Amino acid sequence: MQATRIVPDVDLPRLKTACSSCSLRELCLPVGLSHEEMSKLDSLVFLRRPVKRGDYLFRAGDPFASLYAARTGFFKTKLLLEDGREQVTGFHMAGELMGMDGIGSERHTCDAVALEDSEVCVIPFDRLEGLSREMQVLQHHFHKVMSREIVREHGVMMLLGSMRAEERLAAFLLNLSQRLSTRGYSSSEFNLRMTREEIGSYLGLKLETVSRVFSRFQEEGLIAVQQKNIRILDAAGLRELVGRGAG
Amino acid sequence: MQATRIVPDVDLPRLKTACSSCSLRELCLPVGLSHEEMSKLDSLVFLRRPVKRGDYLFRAGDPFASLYAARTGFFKTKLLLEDGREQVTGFHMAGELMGMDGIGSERHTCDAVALEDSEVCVIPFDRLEGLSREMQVLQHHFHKVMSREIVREHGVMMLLGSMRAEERLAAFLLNLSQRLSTRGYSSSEFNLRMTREEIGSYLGLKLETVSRVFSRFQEEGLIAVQQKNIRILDAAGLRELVGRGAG
DNA sequence: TGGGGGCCTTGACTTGGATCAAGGGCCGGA
DNA sequence: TCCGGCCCTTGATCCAAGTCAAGGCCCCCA
Repeated sequence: MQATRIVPDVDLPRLKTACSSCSLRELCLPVGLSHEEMSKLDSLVFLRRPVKRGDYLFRAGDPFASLYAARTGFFKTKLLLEDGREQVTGFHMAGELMGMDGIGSERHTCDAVALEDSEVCVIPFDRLEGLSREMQVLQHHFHKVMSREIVREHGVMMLLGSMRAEERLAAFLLNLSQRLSTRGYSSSEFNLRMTREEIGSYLGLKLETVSRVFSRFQEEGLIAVQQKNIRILDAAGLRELVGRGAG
Repeated sequence: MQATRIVPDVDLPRLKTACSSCSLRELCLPVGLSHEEMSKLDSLVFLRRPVKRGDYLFRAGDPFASLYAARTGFFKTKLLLEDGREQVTGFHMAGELMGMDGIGSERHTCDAVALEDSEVCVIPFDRLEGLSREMQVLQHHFHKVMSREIVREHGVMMLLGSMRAEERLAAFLLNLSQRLSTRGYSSSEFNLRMTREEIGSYLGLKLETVSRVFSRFQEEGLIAVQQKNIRILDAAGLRELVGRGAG
């Protein structure tokens, strides 16, 4: 297992993040802020931190101090059971916040691992709370972000508790596709950043099942798969598959 | 399906809630507040609202305006798929907050149903945000409550994604037992408020499976079941069962 | 106090996905 | 450019949980 990397020895001033000039500002924390408010946000020292592929952004048990916003790259968060079983609890891409699980207990409760070389903005949580007390818009937006995380997890509970393997995979692909297109990428062709095993862990399936269902989707003309490369050929067909029960 | 009940025709002054004198204050929102701060909380008109067994506290799609703290009684929250499949996303007892799913989209995203005659405190969300801006302790505590909801859901994802039926049931019983004992009830004997079907929906199992696993636990001397009445005879045995994998 | 309906239990059988196993492709480092 | 390791695919078999079915319990209401 690899060690957590801390901010390495690079020229620090360049690492300061300006939310106001960030291309992700419409996806991330500053949504809906005026220019004036945005520059207030800039006044905080939100550091950036690079995280190499395979490195941990934080680990379960680490003291909680900051939230992290993915700037570039791709992460998974996961829980570990004592017996070694692993549950992936989410995949996170640019503009998405990680670490909210740590607020309640002052310690992180899951691991966050970069699935490719990535960069995050470090958001000291006490400062975020301080600014939230001054800026209603920021406060409300942060509450929305947490709420949406709860809603996302409800959706995963629905997947895991009530859906069949094909529905889970279809929902997963549609979700990825939608989030990529929000970020300006193609919604119909992309490269998976995670392995079949990680997808399976997230969806409560074994890697062989993930592989088989991908193959079946391909036979049915819904997608084209080649290793990590996915092309969605029939999004409507996938959508129809989800929530249609066993039928 | 039954209609949502609104505050009925009872004498209103008595319905005002004083957090400072509430027996649940150590479980609910006012945790950690000084007397002074607590009385600030009291100054808000947090109404109480009775909810009869089977009635909806809120429904998916309802406009979001308030959070609800269970004062007495027992609730489930659930999601409905178009095809009728239902996923129970949580069970909620005294002191627990419901409705946080609605903040993100300004609409509730799940249904909350009383499983017995209950009473909730209505917490207008804009006022809660207003007070949070004035009271750091309240702000921080509210963030902790939301964070813990996220962590709880991670736990459910672990259950649903990685555990076998016996482990799920054992974890479920231990969790209920722990929450009841926090509230001053027996941790070893209690009456389930929900049906086998609702337990199954929460745990991603069919009601027959829930019933069979209860019977098996009984044969093994872990619990005594008689319909809704549960006695935990060997909590350590149940604990051992969880997270021990297939072994 | 007797009847009906919801809920629970149990048995027999089925099945979707897990497990076990073998082989192939791709990529990064020597 | 060749090797080794990781990841992916596919086939054969197994099994935990689902499905279908029958009957019993309990409680509420007439």
